[in-house]
Amino acid sequence: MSEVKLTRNQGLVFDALQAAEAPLSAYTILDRLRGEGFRAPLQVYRALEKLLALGLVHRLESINAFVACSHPHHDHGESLVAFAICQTCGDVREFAAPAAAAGLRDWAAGAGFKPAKTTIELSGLCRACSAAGA
Amino acid sequence: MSEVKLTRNQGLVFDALQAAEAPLSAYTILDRLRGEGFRAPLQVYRALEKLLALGLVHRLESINAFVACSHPHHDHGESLVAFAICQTCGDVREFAAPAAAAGLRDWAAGAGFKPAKTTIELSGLCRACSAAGA
DNA sequence: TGCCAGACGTTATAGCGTAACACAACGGCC
DNA sequence: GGCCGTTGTGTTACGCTATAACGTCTGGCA
Ligand SMILES: [Zn+2]
Ligand SMILES: [Zn+2]
Ligand SMILES: [Zn+2]
Ligand SMILES: [Zn+2]
Repeated sequence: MSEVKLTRNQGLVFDALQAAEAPLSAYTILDRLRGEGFRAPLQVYRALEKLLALGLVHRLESINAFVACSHPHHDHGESLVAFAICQTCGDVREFAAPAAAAGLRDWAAGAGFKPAKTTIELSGLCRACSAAGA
Repeated sequence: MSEVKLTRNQGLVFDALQAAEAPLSAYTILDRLRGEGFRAPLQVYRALEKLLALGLVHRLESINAFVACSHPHHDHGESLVAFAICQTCGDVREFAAPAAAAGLRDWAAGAGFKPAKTTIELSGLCRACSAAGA
């Protein structure tokens, strides 16, 4: 088992991300935790660094924000994870993308490229906003 | 045909990106064009905005940098483009990812998500650096 | 000629992320 | 318990990334 004990700061940042319904920027997290004694961005970034390493949190490169992992229990090992980000409501859905992962792995094998980290992010409209936006 | 006439600033920024062997940040572009009269970030960002809209330039979200398109003639219409970024030498390869595109399109169709823009970026080691790094 | 959309120049400001330093807390080990 | 390396913390300061807001200028077209 991988029962990791988080420190106070790490736990606070993680809780903030889990409580949020949308991704949060590091500075938004900072503001939400000022009541808990947070004063500087580094406190947030250091906690995020650990949470990212543990796989409990993901970074959304295209919007410079962070989300709690939707399914932190099972490692998303070699089946890459992807994100669908709604440009209207900000909602994010995390999903596995095995077909995409396979295609990219094939290309990498042919090109001799050794991937260390893969980013797949879709920006667009979620079903609800797509219906509402008519 | 889509022979677009670029303005002076747009042309200078595009030339700077084409001349570079690696992606450039907006501020690096600014520094390289100071001799041409560039003084403020906005001059670069405005030119980039247009070049991105024209599809002549791509933005690499994971490293906040920009590259000239490798094959600007044929639109990469519905076959998504992906990037392999070497963490050691900074080299970037742009490639089409039809299998990944299909997989993501399938998921989006099932989830009711309408993608507007898709980001696929692999960070890792290129063949040369992988061999050298032993 | 008059108009207008788009590009341009400038200043200022907002947002994202890290360097550097010193100190405290934890845990293994003897 | 006392030692010591590792990890986390708090704070200040700084650098990089991106946009807001304003006014001006140009080029194309009725
Ligand atoms: Zn996850
Ligand atoms: Zn939505
Ligand atoms: Zn391209
Ligand atoms: Zn390389």
